[in-house]
Order: sequence, then structure tokens, then C-alpha cells
Amino acid sequence: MTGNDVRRKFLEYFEKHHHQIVRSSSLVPHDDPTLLFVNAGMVQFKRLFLGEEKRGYSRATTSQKCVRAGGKHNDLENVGYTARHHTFFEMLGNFSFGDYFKEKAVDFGWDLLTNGYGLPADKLWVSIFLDDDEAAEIWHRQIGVPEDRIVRFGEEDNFWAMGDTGPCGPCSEIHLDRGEAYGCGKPDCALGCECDRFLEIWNLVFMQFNRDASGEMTPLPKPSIDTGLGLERMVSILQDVPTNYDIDLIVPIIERAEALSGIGRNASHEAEVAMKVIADHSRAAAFLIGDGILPSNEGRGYVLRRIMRRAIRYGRNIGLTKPFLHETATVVFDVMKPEYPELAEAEAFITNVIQNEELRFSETIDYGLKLLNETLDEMKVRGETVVPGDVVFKLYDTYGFPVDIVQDVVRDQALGVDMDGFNVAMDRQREQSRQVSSFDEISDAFRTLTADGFKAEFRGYDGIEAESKVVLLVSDGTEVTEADTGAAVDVVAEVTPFYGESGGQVGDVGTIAGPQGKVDVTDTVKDPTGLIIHKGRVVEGALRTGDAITLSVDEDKRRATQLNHTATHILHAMLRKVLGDHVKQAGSLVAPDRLRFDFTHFSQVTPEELDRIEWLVNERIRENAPVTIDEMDAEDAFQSGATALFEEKYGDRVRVISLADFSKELCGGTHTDRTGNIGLFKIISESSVASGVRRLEAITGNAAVEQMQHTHHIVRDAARMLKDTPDSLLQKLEGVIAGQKSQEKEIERLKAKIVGLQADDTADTIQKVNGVSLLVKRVAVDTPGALRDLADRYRDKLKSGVIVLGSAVDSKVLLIAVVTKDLTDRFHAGNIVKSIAPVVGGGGGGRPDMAQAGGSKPENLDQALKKAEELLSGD
RNA sequence: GGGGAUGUAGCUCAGUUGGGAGAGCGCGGCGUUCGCAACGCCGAGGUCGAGGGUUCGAGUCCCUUCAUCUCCA
Repeated sequence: MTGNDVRRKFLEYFEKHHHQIVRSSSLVPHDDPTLLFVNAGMVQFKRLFLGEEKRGYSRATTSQKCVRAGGKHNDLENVGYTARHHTFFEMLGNFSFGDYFKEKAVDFGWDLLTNGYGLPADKLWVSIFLDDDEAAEIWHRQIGVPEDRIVRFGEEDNFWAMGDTGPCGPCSEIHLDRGEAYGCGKPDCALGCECDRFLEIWNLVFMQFNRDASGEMTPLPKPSIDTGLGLERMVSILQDVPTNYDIDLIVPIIERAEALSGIGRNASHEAEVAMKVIADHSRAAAFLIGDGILPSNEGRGYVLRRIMRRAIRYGRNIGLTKPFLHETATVVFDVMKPEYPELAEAEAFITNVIQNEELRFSETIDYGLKLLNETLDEMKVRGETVVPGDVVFKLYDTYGFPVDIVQDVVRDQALGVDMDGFNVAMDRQREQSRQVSSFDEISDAFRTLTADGFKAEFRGYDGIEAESKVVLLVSDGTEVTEADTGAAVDVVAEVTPFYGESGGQVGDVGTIAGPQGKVDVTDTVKDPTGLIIHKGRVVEGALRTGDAITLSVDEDKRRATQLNHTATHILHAMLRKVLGDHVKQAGSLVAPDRLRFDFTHFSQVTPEELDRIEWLVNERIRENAPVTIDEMDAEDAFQSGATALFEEKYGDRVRVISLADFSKELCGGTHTDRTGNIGLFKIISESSVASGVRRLEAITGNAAVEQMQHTHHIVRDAARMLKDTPDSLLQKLEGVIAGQKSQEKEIERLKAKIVGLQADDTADTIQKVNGVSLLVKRVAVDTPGALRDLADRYRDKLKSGVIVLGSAVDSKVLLIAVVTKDLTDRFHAGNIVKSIAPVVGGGGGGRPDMAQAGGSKPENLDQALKKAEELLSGD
């Protein structure tokens, strides 16, 4: 049975038992800021379990993409060294939302394992929570598992909780005894042993309590089921192979690594580890990038970067010094194509991103090697043989140069590394970073409201005004019953026409009028549960909870925003048409005054392409296509080929926005009703955001017309100033610039000439003191540079001597002292200016042969020069 | 969220108590050559990331800010 068969069989089994097959959600969790990546099957159903969300089914089954790296669950450092750790894996699961409970869950699990997958019932063990007698009863009486194969474990192993508070409950795990051959051989080897004999394969969570802040647990009215069966692990059992890395979903990746390196995975322990790391990380990288994450220096992108770099580093251990990860990732597409066709579609983009990262990392390594070698050279000069730990740490911490590569290099040169020192520095850094991190907390008031089942109704698709009632007022993060004039306030209403910021479209602005007061709404946001919060300030009277209110959206701004939003959809479609199907939306901002669109593309969009895109978008606008909006089931929408975005969350009912036959997108935003309303579309900039992602900014409607007029005025006025027509403006400007250049040159030449003339006029001022030529003179130049030039000329003339020049410019004084090289042992230019500069109220300094100074008392310049003469004569 | 580093010519970078903005490669012109490569000579190209401060004077010191890199959480 292939891995893909195992997955299919699971989903089909539960579909047969009236479960909705739900597609895997993106690896990026949409509404959970505390979670870096989706790491379990239940994540996308969290709000269903909490009762905050309802969907059209009460039973579901999924094969969920999961990543465990970088967050609370971090298996990154284990991958390669164990049989079953992954950063990326798939979790099969069946879920009941207040439908069936323990009995059926146990029944399904056992039936599928024994009858479906054909596992021997007498090799299956079951663990349950200490006092969950109900579960024990079901397993023993209903299923017939002998009592000696039912084991009770404590809270650590068999009690599950979503967090410190919320739904929780006991769980029950099904284990498989693979026989002594897989065991550690110890006499006390039994279920729970760390070895590979007893494999935990399926975890059934019985969600039956709700735990409050005080720790008290109350029974849930509708208990639920959440189960998790690791696909890779299950496949390894059914294919009867020793590790997850021997299954047909992964072996092809390893085989590619073997082919590329020319080394077999069994060649050495090192090779074995490297192959596993490469196989796992290739999968993680392919899927993470496929879900829209790009390598970066923070957050999710940084975790992705670390995963890729870890793979590259291990690749070096088996001689893969050139970029290879994009090749092993290609195998991932082939293997996973049946279940994840969208991954294969993005192949070009994903491999490109990986290759870029490989090149970037090799730059990091090259630079680190350079720094390391410099350090080693210095050490050798000093006769040291151990690289200090803080040096290694600095290379790692600041330049990202991996420690194991330091060790390789150092070993080759028969030197040592102070790893203890490194670890001390590392621990210090950890300690330092572990200071409590405070992240934005959603006010408790909002949370309570949502938990009580309140749902604000959005009525802004059809109108911009609504009558409603104040449900909640929050000021300074705490709930209030009244907000007075001047107070900043967050308002929640029963119904609202205000669009809360989401999907790139900014929140509406407008006013809320109550019986005794008015609030200016400056922004509208949507919290993760969909609660619409109006943010504003009371500008008149006061607003109280329960007030009847009229909510009015600023019409002009909303309308402008709608034009930009519809234009964004047209732009998206035309980008794909002009640049290719690899173009995918990577971010979007739709504001009243402009739109910004980030998308995946490998190179700069040429000016010609930009023109063509702009032209096509405007053509679509002139077609005046109707904007049709359909609400439908998400599955139907996907089937119909509507474009969905990876960073967006979609419920089961979605809105599909269609523009004639050229655009069909899932979108919750507000749109204009015909493309012709947009009027005019103008691109105003094209830039890069990250490698592989470009950004376009554009304007529409009035803003676009104003922009055109503005630039037209500039050209017209410029032409008028140059007494020319706009068409020949550029030619004219070229001439003007050329003329200016030559004049500047002429000025330079003349200045030099003037300086030369001044320099010629010196005979009378050169004095001979003790055989040394001295020139002390007041001159008329206006910049330090000119003064230097002049001094240089004198020096060239004198061949040997000391020159001190001074010049008064406005309220400032410039001084310079030059000593020819042959005299620097007797005179120090720096000391000369230092001693005379105070006379003009300044200071100065410089090199022995040249020094400058300045001052703010021009009236004392002659006095200062006199002092210089005395100083030099007195030598 | 906390730390470290970098930002100077188209590119790679140098710039040492604060005192003439530089190198190599690339680019343009000329020369040598039948031609090319190579070489020689000449030349263009810089808001020293941005803003503020200290100073007579800031690429250099201080503060703020942006961008990039990097480690930790």
C-alpha cells in the first residue's frame, strides 16, 4: 500500500461514515498569533471546538500539513538522528463537533486499524487516562481488548488541553507492538518504553471538560472528538519498514540525494543522518514556500531559513557543496502531486526561492570563512592554538557562520576550538533573550463578548448606513459603560455597515451618532474571531452602552476604496496574463487613496511590461464588465477554479467575485458594481519587496486623474521655463545640462588660475629663519579646499619650508599649516595650528605635514598669523 | 520581543585620537593590433543609507530613524 493509498483510505473510511472531507489548511495559522505554524490537525477547527464558529457539518476528516519547528513544539534539532522526528509531516484525523463521542471514536479507530488497514488485533495495545473508567469499559467490553493490554497513564501522557484554559479532556492512545525484533531487549521493556518496539500510532482525544482560569473543570454540554494519526508513521508500519524515512513518500528524496552526492545512505552514520535531514527539510521547505512563506530574518520566514540552512549544512557533510536542495525539493513535488496539485503548479517559484537561499547562504559561508581565516592568521602570529569561544560565538551570532564549519576548518589546521567558552556565550545570549515578551493582548472585554456567542453582523455590502445599538464600549483597553467627549473609544455594534480591515482592504472611516453624542470613527478592525471593532474618538456629547445609534460610513472614501479593490482584481488577472501563471498574490493593500499589490515574480517588471499591464487593465475597465458576486460553498468555489490566496482564511461559505470571464477570486471585500466606474488606472511604482516578490503601486479614479494633471502641469511648466514645447523638452534639457557642465569646468579652471596668481606673488613674504623658508600670509579664498590647493602650490614652489596661511570668510576664519616632508622632524603642522587657532577663537589639528584649523574671530586673524611668525622664528 | 553586525562609485570593498573620498573590477575615449584578448594612457561616475547633534571642521564621535544580514526567544 503506497503512502498516498494510506492517506486516501483514511479519508474515504471516514467519508463513508458521514464525515466531511476537509482540505488541509495552510501551514500558516490565520487567527492564532501565538502559533507559528499549524502543528496538529485540530488547529483549523479550534474555533469550532470553542463554539465560536459554526459550519455545515458536525463530523470532519482531514489530512493536515503540519510543521513542528521554531515554536513550542520544536523538533528541528532531532531530525536526522531519530527514526520518527520530522519538521514537516501529515496528520490524519477525524473530528466530531458535539456529534459522536468516546464510544464511536474508539469504534472507528479500532475498525479502521484492524479491518481497514489489517493490523493484527492481538498486537494492538491501548493506553487510557488514569481514572477514565468509561474508556476502559469501552475498550474492554465493547471492543474486546484484553485488560492486560489496556494501560493507564497520567496527565503527562494521556490528558490533553488546548491551553491553560478552555476545552480539555482525557485521551486514549492505540499502540502497536512490533515485536521483540524492534525492541531494546531490556527485561522491563513494555508499553511506554523509549525504544521502537511499542509504537504509539493513534491518539484519540475526548474533549469533555472546560477548564476555567481557577483550574476548575466543568463538563462540556456537547463533548467532542479530536484524533491524530501520523501519516508517515502509519505508512512505515504498513510498509513494514524500520523508520519513517524508509517509506515511499520519502525514499525517493533520499535516492536523489544519493545520486547527487554519489554516496549511499548506508555509507556511514554521517551519511544516514545527512540524508534524513535533507529529505525532511526538502519537504518542509517545499510546503512552507508553497504556503507563501519566504525565507527572511524574522518570524516564520526565519524558521524556514533555518530549516533550509540546516539541510545545506548537512549536505556539505556528504560532499554536496553546490546548490542541491532545489533538486531534492523537486522530488517532493513528484511524490506529493496526487494530493497537493497546487504544490506542483508552484514548482518553478518554489525551486527558485530555494536556489536563491542556497546562493545567499553560500555567500554567508564565504564571508564567514574570510573572517575566520583572518582570525586564524592573527592567532598563528601570536602562537595561539585554541580559537577562543567568544570569537566562535561572534562568528555565529553576528555573521551566522555555523559552528560545525568552524570546527571543520580548525581541525584541518590542527588547531582547537574552545567549545565551553562558546556554550557559555550561547547560554548568556539565551538568558538575555528570555526576558518576558509582551505581545498585544486582545482586550478581555472583546474576548468575553465573543465567548458569549455574540456575532456582529456586517451589512456594508449593500449600504453604507445602518441603525443599530451599542453592544460594547472599550476605552484604554477596559470596558466602560459611557465615553465622554474627547475619549478614545472602541465601539462594537449589533450590526454595522463598517468594513473591518481584512483581506488587504483597509477599515472604513465615518461617524457613529447616538442620542447624546457623536463618535468619529478613524479605523475599523476585525479581531481574529470576526468581531468588528470601530476605533474612534467621541467628538460630541457622550456615548453609552445600549444607545440606539446610526452608523454612517464616509461615502467618498468607501467608494474610492471599492474602485481600488476591483482594480486590484483586474490587475492580478492581467499580471498573470502578461507575466505568466507563476504570478501569485503575496500581499495586498487596498486603501482609498491607492492600491498596493505584492506578487511572486523572479525579475524586475520591465517598463514595457508595465505599460502593457496598465494598458490591458484600462482596456478591461472600458469594457465596463459587471462585477458579479456569488456566495457559495468553499469546495464549489475551489472546484470552479476561483483564485484563493494562501494567507487568507475562508469559511465554508465564501464570496466569489467575478469580472466577466477574466477574473474569479475568493474575496470578502467590497467592490464597485461595474469595472467602468474605476475610470482610469495608473501604475505609479514598481519595486522589490523580497527576493522573488515584486510590488506594484497604482491609483484609480479621481486620484489617477489628479496625478495625470499634476504631472502634465509639471511638464507644461518646465517647458514654459525652458521656452520650449513639451515634446522637445528632453532634448533641450540635455543641452542645458551639457552647458552647465562645461561652465562648471570653466569655473574650476579659472579658480585654479586665480590661486596660481596668488601663489606667484610671494617673493616679498618668504622669510629665511635658521635656513628654513617660512611663508606666513593672509590670503583671500573662501573654502578649505581652495586654501589647501593654494598651500600645495606654495609647497611645490618652496620645495622645502613651512607655510601658514589664513583667510577670513564672513564670520569664520580658515587656517592651514603645511610642513614639507623633510622638515617634519623639526616642525609639526598640527602643533602650529593648535597653538595659533585659539587666537581666532577656534581649534584645529592634523598630520605633521598638513593641518587645518578654523575659528570664529576674523578680527584676530592678523594677530594669529603674527603669532605663527613669532613661533616659527623663535625655533 | 531582546542582542550583534553592515550600509562609501554600476559591482566587491578599503578608509587607523575627527583634518585632502580611495582601490580593484566594470564603463567611455585614445593608443598598440588586420581583428580580438591582453596591455598602456586619459576620463566620466559619489546627497559616504536618511535626519538631527557635538565641533572651526564629521565617512569617522553622539542621538534618532530606515534598510539589509545574523543569533536568541
